[in-house]
Amino acid sequence: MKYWLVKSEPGAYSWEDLLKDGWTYWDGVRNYQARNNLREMKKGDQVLYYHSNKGLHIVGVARVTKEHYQDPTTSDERWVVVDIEPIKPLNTPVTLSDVKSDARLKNMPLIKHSRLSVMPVTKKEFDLIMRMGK
DNA sequence: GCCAACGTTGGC
DNA sequence: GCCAACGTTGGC
Repeated sequence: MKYWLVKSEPGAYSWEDLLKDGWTYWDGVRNYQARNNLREMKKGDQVLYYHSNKGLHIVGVARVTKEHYQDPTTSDERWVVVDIEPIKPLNTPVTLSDVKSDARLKNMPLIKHSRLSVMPVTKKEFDLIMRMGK
């Protein structure tokens, strides 16, 4: 199983929106690197859910329920989506400054490559964030 | 609201 | 194929 992190502006689509909907397709990715990461996602992979712009924290964990397929919001064949559903919220959201101030998380693209919206997370990073969010 | 970082576009 | 101009993202 692999681990990922996706970013969403809560004003556009928040963790609460995902809880309310029960699932969603992750659309709107228009960046090749992020798209390639979507293509790598397998059913059952776990996904950290990060609020950008407002919040600046990881608020919950989701799961991939359907692997990549054509983005239904465009006819452009270059872009894909995956389906995700919420698993559970973090009791304590892990903030960007928490991530920045922990040396074990300093290689996360969240910090090093701040504009990437879909990124891989190592098991170590994932486990640590889960512990921090307990 | 500003601006740095970065990706994309288009002229040459 | 280079690079300047431009648009977008996202933290501050």
